[in-house]
Amino acid sequence: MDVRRLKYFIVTAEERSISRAAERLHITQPPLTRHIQSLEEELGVLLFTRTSWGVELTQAGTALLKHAHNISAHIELATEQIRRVASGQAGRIDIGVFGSAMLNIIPKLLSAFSATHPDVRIVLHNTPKEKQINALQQGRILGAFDRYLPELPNIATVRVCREPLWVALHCDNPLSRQPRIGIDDLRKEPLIDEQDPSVSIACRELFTHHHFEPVVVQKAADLIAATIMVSGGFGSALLPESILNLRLPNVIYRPLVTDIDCMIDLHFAYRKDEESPLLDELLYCVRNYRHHATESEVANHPGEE
Amino acid sequence: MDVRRLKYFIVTAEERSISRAAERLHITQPPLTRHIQSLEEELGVLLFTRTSWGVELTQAGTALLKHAHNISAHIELATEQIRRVASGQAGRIDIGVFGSAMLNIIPKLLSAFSATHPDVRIVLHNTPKEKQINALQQGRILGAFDRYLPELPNIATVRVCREPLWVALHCDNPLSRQPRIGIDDLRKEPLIDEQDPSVSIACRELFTHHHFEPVVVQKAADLIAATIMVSGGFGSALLPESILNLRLPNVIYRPLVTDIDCMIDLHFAYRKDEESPLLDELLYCVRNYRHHATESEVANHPGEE
DNA sequence: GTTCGCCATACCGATTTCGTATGGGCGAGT
DNA sequence: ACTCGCCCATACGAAATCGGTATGGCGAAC
Repeated sequence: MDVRRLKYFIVTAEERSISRAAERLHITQPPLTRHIQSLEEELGVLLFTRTSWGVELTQAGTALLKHAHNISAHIELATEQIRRVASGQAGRIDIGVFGSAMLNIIPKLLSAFSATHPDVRIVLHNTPKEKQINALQQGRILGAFDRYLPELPNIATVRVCREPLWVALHCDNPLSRQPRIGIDDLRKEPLIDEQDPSVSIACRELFTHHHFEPVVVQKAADLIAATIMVSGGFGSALLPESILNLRLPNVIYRPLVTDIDCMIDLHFAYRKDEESPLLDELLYCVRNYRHHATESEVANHPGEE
Repeated sequence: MDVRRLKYFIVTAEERSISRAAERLHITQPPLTRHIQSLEEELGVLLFTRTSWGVELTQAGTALLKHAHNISAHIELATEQIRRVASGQAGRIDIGVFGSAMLNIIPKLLSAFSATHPDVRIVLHNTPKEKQINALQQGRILGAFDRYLPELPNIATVRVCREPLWVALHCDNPLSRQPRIGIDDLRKEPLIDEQDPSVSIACRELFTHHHFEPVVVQKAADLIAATIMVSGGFGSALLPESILNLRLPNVIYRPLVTDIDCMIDLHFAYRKDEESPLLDELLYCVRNYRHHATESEVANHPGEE
């Protein structure tokens, strides 16, 4: 059963005449006659009764006509959707994220992507970093957002944004009275470090540059855990600016002023050999993204005026 | 887009290998490779990624696979239904009935037909007899049940059943005390005739045979109207046995005993040139129908013991 | 009775489709 | 490292299919 024959049949049924249908289909009458015949033969059913003025649908033909419209429409819909999937306008996209990346641009970036790609389903995989690299290399996810990533031969990265460091302070801490924190203010301050190297590597550089050893009182699993500890009064923490999106009781954020340029990066990682058009679409979206949001985040923070 | 190609695609996707799929499809590998290629070309989309151990669906291929199953199933369902329609196992059947025929075997016959042909929709057209003959000749109905039909060149009839005559009496009529009525009991009896010739022709023969002119006090449109008049006390009426199915207050039915064989027939009429398989099915059902029901109807009639 | 329109058939060239044979690429096993 | 096996892709000839023109049969209309 060829769909072309089905369309020939539909036109013939509409015209109630093989000759006129052939005209509409831009072919001559004999081939169309044979198409109808072979369709009838294939189904083992008479579809038309031949009259002196043309043809007329039998009951079986009427039944076929109803289905033919549906089937034809169904196929066209399917081809349309497949083309959309192939061009990256529809489908499913699996993305890994880790901890604090969720506080950053992820929601904005992905909702921007969703707006231009409404038929793409985005599935986030919020798992530990090692698992994510595995998943990425095995193709279980298409890409991942992470702050720090080791160099890997088949993985490429693009920087999504850079953020300055802020200090999270408990409200009882006298430093929270200052509008901004200098690096020397932290010399005796009990600090909360995080296990993930994303921020701590940057901090370590900073401290060695200013020649002092920080007083680390806790180790947190990720940035969010670190902030919760600040809220509990265990100490202060150095965090990227996007932490302002996380509001916790008794926590006050203050910008960190440093001599050297000390910024925290967020990267998007993907396989170099991946050919999915969805990746192209997503990369295009990532590259064109500007991290405008920070200003409003700062403005909305109650501790800042 | 050929459906055969769609099935080839489905098998290939299931086997994740063109070679194995070709084996399952009883063709060799190169044609199948080309089928996949031309399908991809037709859609303008890569459906499989070729690996060293076989092929793997792309996202577009996965999307097609979902639709392919539906489309294939849809087509098979359609062909199945079309074959059923063509063989008279499904479809629609338009039948004309007239007045009292509805009291007779119609419900039983048609429900018997429905039981063996559950997918045939039966549409009854309860219209005056002249309109029915028109509708029958113009093909708007497939057949008609009527008691009396004029001879027409292109119309064939089969007798569905024969019924004896009964007399409908008002309960106050002294004749209703008798278990049965003789023809001579009706000589002075006021009678209700019906306009439709179905019964009255038979009655007229009966009366001429017994040499008397009946006392006709009313003319009813059909048998049901005649019975209603009996119920109203306007007189008595001669009616076919199936009228026992119609229960009206104050009406008592008694069998009519005659010298000559006087039976009322019910016919099924159809076009001689009609080729619909549904007609064949219906005719088969009509011919095999035995009018067993009358005995139980008589037994259930309260006036009889 | 003639003509006209329609469907069906016959036949022919172009295209497509299937088969066999073969080449290239990758992984496994020796 | 090399061979072998397996897979997909391609080349090419035979068969089938599809589209065209020419023509015949049939019924309706004039």
